[in-house]
Amino acid sequence: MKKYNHTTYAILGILTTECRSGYAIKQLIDQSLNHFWKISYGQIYPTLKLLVEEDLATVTTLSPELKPGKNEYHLTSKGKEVLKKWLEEPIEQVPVERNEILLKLFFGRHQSKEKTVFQLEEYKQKLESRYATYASIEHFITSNKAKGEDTKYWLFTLDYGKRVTEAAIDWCIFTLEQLEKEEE
Amino acid sequence: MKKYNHTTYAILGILTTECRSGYAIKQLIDQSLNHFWKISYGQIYPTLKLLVEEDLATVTTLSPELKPGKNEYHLTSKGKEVLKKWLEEPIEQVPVERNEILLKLFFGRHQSKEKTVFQLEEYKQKLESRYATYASIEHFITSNKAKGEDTKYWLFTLDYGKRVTEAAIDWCIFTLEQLEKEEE
DNA sequence: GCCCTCATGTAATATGTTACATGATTTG
DNA sequence: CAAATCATGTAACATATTACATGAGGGC
Repeated sequence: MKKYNHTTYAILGILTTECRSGYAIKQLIDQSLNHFWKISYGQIYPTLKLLVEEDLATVTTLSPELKPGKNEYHLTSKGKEVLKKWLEEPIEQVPVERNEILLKLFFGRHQSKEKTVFQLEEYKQKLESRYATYASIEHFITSNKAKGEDTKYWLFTLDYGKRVTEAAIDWCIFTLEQLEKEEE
Repeated sequence: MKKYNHTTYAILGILTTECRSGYAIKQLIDQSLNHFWKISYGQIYPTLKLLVEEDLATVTTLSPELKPGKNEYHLTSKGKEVLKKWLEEPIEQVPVERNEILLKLFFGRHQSKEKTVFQLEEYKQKLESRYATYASIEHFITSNKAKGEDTKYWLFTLDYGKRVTEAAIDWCIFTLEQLEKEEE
């Protein structure tokens, strides 16, 4: 079976939800996959075109009288097949997350302690606001009960985000302590 | 001051260590920055060329009699300046780590529970082996005491890797429990 | 009328990986 | 002397972001 890139599979997956247009896909990504995936319009529209060419989806351009210029995409059975096959494939490797703060810290001895501390504090704040975002999304999902079958899985991914973010915050606190301890 | 990309700053930073050639830079990245950064030769050599063009580094091609074809790079004062300025700049944003396992889990309802469980178990194993790698590097560094000033910062980045990986492992365990609980 | 959101799309650019080509030096 | 490692480099390709262009429709 032909191989596609991750972006293609992501869009294939999103087309199993109620999202049917490029715009709606972008919305979903920015709102729900935001903490572990992002795609720009510059990828979405060409990919949708590819899906149709490859017979993985069909496009319905709505009649100009109704909603001009609006496209609706639906998975074909081949598209669903390709998605399922991809879901089964094992993960090649745990990704190397490029982390700018760690890169800077790695070269930390070329900077004053005060500036390093300032960087870490700022980073910690960003992590905290991210954590708060996850918690509020989680709350929003759990309060709107009886949503679809999908929500269970969506909560799993949110839980991941919360746990990993919390660990990063703890690391910030610990590292800041270590740095300040040396002042004495 | 002119802007460069992250890769350029990473190489600029590495040139403050004893690494003086493209090959040595690649070695250091694969051994020590591995858990939060990676660069291929296809980026390293063109970037080194750029550094020289921009007057951020000098290159010394060793005489053919001694070590033919070997290049030694050294930062210029301008290069050191650019590095320092970058270290001070605040982090734009916490990176969105693209996580394939979360992407697949997000669409988990289109797959049997058994297959999802299998995926997670495999992922957990990879995380565990990664954790072990971090721990052994950490042990290696701490046992070779009295290394440079850099080691303190290197240990901070390793600690980050350990903490975040541990949180991810805990998440795997918890999620697996949740999935199996529903069987009843 | 103006601004905002909805909606689609492309072109230029930036970034990064992979595969390949080449050859010296070291080690068993 | 063969294999592994050291060492540099490029070209083709893959991926992704940004900026731009365009226009409909709704609310103030």
